[in-house]
Amino acid sequence: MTPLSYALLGLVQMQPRSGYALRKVFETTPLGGYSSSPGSIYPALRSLEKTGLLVTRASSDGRGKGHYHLTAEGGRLLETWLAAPIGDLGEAMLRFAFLRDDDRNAILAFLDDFQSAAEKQSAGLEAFLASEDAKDMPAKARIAVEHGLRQLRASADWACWTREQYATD
Amino acid sequence: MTPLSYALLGLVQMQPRSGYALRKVFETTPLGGYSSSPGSIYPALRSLEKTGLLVTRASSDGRGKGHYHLTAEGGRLLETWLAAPIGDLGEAMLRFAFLRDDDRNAILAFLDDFQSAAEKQSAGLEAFLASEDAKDMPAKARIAVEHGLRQLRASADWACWTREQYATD
DNA sequence: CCAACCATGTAAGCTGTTACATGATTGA
DNA sequence: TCAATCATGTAACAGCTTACATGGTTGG
Repeated sequence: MTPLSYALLGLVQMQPRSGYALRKVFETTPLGGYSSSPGSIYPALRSLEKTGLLVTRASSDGRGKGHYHLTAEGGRLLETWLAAPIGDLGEAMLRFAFLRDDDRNAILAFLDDFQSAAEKQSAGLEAFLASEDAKDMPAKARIAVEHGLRQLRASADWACWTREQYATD
Repeated sequence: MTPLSYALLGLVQMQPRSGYALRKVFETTPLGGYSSSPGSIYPALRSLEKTGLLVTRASSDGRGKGHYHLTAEGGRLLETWLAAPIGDLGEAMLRFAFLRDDDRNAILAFLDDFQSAAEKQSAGLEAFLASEDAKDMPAKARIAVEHGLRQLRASADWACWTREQYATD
């Protein structure tokens, strides 16, 4: 289960689609960072089908292979993934995009988790910059780490800002 | 030539080291994002040696295989890479860390390039958010894109801030 | 003497990239 | 009819991850 696989499951859950339609999503949205070209998407779809997480059903217009639908098992796997604790922030953002809109609690919990993960990582970088290891690094290397810090702070800020949007009931 | 290969060339140029010492750098600094474990580093070093970009010379203490040194060709390749136009921002940050400290012009040029690349990508995301494609995306997907925007703005801000540091003569 | 660390590797397996191949259908 | 787009794939290759394997040295 790669991030690409989860992205495919999430997209199919939102709306059953053909392989081609899924490819189009990757080509026309920032989700494109997770893939490119048929060489990764089609094999991934086949493997999801083989493992019983997706099925194809003939589409109304009868064109091509049909539309992919989530199986019960695929749905469960997706739920599990969506509810998992946050590790990598990039993967977490992908999950956020697929979180159910109606489940306010899950969204708020995610945002809290995300913010604290970002802050913890920030603290890690700050600790590193203050450590011995960082002392004998060239100046630019430290400034590069500063860039990482700013990215993490931007992530934390985003979570805070987004939480406010959702908290207003 | 993967990012990892360039990271290795850059580290060796800063200071000749053994394979083990290089691994340690990845383990103890944020550079760790480019690798992990011997399974990627040692094969990469061998391939750099085989292609004549690195050589091993016996180290003073005579332990292990010796220290890796940059060859003339390796040095040229590294220079070329450092001077290349900016594409991926992550790769660019890696390059920044290895830019020569004495070459102020190169640093300022890099920062200008970096900032405009980040701004161009921001503009791309903003255009996407304003496009038709974005209209029928779920709210959370758009908010996830907003996160990407904030990251890019943080990158542009970093470049601007850093440039000021270097501009003061 | 035993644990920890120095130091270097190999092998299986999975993913992704690139590039090519194929054929149907639609619109100008 | 011809180009574009729909629609689906395959094959070669490179790279990374995980896990295992091997020995030497140092400190408590």
